[in-house]
Amino acid sequence: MSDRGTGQAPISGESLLFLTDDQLRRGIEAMFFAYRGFTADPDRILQEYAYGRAHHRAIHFIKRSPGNTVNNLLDILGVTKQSLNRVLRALIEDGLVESRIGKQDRRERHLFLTETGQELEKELSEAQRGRMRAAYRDAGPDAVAGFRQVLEQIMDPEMRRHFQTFKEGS
Amino acid sequence: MSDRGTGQAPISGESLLFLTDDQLRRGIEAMFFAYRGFTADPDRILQEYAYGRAHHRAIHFIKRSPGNTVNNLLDILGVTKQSLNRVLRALIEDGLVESRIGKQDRRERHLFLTETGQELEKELSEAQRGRMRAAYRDAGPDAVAGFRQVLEQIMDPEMRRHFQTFKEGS
DNA sequence: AGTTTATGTCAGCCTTGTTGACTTTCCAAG
DNA sequence: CTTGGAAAGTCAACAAGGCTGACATAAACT
Repeated sequence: MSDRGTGQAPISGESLLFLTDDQLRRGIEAMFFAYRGFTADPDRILQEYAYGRAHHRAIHFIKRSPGNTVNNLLDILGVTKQSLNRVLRALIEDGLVESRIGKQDRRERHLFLTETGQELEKELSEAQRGRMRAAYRDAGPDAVAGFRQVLEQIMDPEMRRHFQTFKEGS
Repeated sequence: MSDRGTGQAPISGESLLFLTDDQLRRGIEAMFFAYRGFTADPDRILQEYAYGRAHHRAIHFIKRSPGNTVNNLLDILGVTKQSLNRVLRALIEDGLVESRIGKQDRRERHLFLTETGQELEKELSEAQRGRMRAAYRDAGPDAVAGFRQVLEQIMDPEMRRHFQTFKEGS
C-alpha cells in the first residue's frame, strides 16, 4: 500500500527487480512447467478409463457444486455447449453423472455425481491433491498465500468471479 | 506448543490449516482459472496469424535458447517429434524460424528465430508479460516469491531440471 | 400467440496430440 | 570400409477436444 509515492516510476526505494522481463519470463515458464505437473497424475488415471481432461473438469465442478445446471457449468468451463455435451453424454451413459430435470424450471438439467462418479472423482482429486499437498508443505504457508494471491491476479475478472464464488459457498 | 486455539488439526504446533483438503481444492481451482488467463492474451494474437499454442511454445523456447536442437526442444516441450515437426515445418515455411544444419554433427538442426519470428515473439511475450507484470505488481515481491516456490514444487523433477537450467544460463 | 431461454443433437472443421512404418543422413565403432 | 544406430524428416491414420452452424424440443415469459 505505502508504495512510497511511485507506483510506476522507474525506480522506487523498494526494489522492483521482481518486475524485470527476466523475472517475468521465469514466472511464465514456471507456469508452463508446473501446469504439466499439475495435470500429470489425473491424466494417468483418466487414461485407464478412456477419459480425458475435459471429463475431469466436468467431474470436478459437478462434485464442487452438485445440482448445478448445464448452463452454469458452461460458464465456468468456458467451452461451447456442444463440447460439454459430448463429455456429459459419455459420463451419463457410463453412469457417472445423473442429470435431473429441474423442478421450478423444467427446461434446466441439474447435474449430480452417482456413486460411481464420486469414486472416480475421489481417485482423481486425491492424486491431484497429493501433489499439491506435497508442494504446499515444502513451500510453507507464506509461500502458499503468495501463490494463491498471484494466481488470482492472473485470472480474467470473470474467472475471478467464479473462483471467489466458489471460495464462499459450499 | 500450545495449539493456537484452532483445534481441528491433531498435528503439530504450527498451524497446518493450509493443508486441508478445502485449501488444496482452492489451489487446484486457482491453477485452473489462472492458466486460462495466462494463455488468453497470446491465444487472441495467435488467432490473427492462424497459429495455435503449440506454435507459441516452440517460438518461446527457440527465442529462449537460440541454436537449440530439435531433440532438445522435444525434451522441453514433452511432445512427439511428429507433433513438433508439424509446427516447426509451418514456422519454417512461413519464414519465422530458421533451421541450420549442425557444424559438428551435421545430423542435428539448430533452430533460430528470423527477424519476422522475433517480431511475433515480441508481440506474444509482451502481451503475456503484461498480464504477469500487473499480477506481480498487485501481489508484491513476497507473494511472487511464494508463487514461484510453489510452482517449482508442483513440477515433475524432470521439468524442474529444465526450468532450473533455464534459470542460470542465458 | 409469439418470443426467448435451456438444452440437446447432427454434421463438419481445426489444432494438436498420439502410433507405426519408413527413409535419409551421417557419426562412430568394428 | 562397412555397418549399426542416432538424429531428423516424412507419410498415414487416428483420437480428443476445441470450434461453428443449423435445427429440434420443451418450457417459460410477455
